[in-house]
Amino acid sequence: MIKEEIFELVKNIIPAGTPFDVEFQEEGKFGHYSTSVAFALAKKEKKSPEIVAKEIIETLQKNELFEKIEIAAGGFINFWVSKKTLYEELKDILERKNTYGQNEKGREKKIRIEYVSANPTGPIHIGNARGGPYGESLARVYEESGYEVLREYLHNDVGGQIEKLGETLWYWYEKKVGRETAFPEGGYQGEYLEEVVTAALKKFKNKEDITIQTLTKFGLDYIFENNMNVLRRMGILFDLIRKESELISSGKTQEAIDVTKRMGATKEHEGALWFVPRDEFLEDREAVIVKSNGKPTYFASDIAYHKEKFESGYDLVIDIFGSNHHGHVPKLQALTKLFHFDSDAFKVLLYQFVRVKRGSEVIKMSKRAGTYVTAEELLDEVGKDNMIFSLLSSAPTTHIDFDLDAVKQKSMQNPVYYTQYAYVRAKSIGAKTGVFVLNSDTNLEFLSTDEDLFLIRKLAQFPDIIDACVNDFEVHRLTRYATELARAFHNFYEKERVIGEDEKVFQARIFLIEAVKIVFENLFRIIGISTPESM
RNA sequence: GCGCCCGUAGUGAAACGGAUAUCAUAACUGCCUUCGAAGCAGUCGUUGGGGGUUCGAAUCCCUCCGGGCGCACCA
Repeated sequence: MIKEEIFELVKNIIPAGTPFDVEFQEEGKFGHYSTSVAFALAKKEKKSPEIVAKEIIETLQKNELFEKIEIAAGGFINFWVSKKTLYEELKDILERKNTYGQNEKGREKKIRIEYVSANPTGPIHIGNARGGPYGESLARVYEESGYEVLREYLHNDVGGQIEKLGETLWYWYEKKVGRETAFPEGGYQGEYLEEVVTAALKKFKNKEDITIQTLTKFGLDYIFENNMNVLRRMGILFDLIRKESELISSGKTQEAIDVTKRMGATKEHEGALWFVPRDEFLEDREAVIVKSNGKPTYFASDIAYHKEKFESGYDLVIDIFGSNHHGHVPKLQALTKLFHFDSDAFKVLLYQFVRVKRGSEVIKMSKRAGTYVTAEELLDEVGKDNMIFSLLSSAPTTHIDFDLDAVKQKSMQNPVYYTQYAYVRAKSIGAKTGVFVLNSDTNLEFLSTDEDLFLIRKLAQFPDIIDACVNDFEVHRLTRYATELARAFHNFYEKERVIGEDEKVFQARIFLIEAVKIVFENLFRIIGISTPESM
């Protein structure tokens, strides 16, 4: 982590608590890395940025990490790292192979991440499919940083929506056996549930076994299994599936209600029990936890679930939800106080829904109306790599519009192909040259052209990208970096050769190619896309 | 009405208060007798409007305009 080394060096010679960053410089004209720390410091110390920058440089200049350090534009400090540093980093890649990029920052630390937790009454649709790759990549990035990660999913298998599901399934069943029946009010439209009933009829040999209860149970399991299959196709597997029904049957929901009451965070109003966090919390954070009919609401189980999360001894708890749940967030945050959990160690990350258009017409994602495009359809249409890469290319806060009509034709324009093609090219060279082993005769100094050196610089950025993702949860850096690395390699490929070069250069370049393959493989694994042999 | 999020080249996006706002794609012009042209080189083109904060604003604040979402004894 060259960036981090520089960061630490600077940090040690400036007053503690000064916020600053070291930036990778793509073009190199402002150095390989740079920092604007002198500006911030100048303000504090009431000196000119240039003088502050000079003071910093004087201490750093001796370090053999650098080839050159300069001050520019009145206070920016630009660092050029030495070739030796780059060759060392390249060796590190070749030695560490599939562990290159990993760090130990999360050693002995545990985090749990809840993501997807899809509506159990129908297929995962493209609107919330974004949470899958997002959560999964985040989980992987944490693993790369040495954390022990628990991937979890809440299955909302009780409540009014399940009753509606049952009623709708029953409607289709009656229809299939020729009984006169009306579509239930508030039932789920669309053909999907009819398919579920068809599957149920195949399974139940005896008609007497079919009741609204058995049908509901069958439907829930069937839909859940299908959703898990789709997630598996996207490379997503959970360690823990928490069922709301289990929270209730085990008494945990009731226990959570009791504790909340005892903590004085409830009030009775018109026969119902309300969650009323005290202190600075606003009124709109109030919510019913026990209805006047005595039944707990979903939120009661959510209190139980989060109580469990907070008391499980984990260092960090992350929830990833679609932005339509944002009203829920303050209530959950209020729970950290209730259960004495460090509120900084609980993060709720929201992503905006993906909108789908057909031409200029926006398709509303409604399970109730049956108008949605499923994640599975999109997977079939554009393929896993394309879909994941697209969904991970933008910050979770951006509102993505997918144009269904354009998606297929456009799939070939996806940068994922640009990226994978670079990998295939590298792989193709490697296949021709065979494998070489790094030894004392290897002289990497023959990697000396601008293209050689930039490629190494770019490869060396990889661990810093991983680290940055962990710090701010912005995993879309990964796809960004992938296209940048691909670009660096395509450029190299165009201008330089491996096979046919002078023996010494040839030898050194083989190792460079090998390093490119290693970094792409590690990167693709974290993003969740394949490493194709050919395209 | 109140609250949360978003407006960046034709299109999709990046930029944690920093330097000449990047990247991909589209369009146009070139480049296949040497490791794969799904590539490379070049051209074209961008911060919704208006105020403010400061050495410096796409980024922070105010306001207007446009879009998404949420404001249940649903989950």
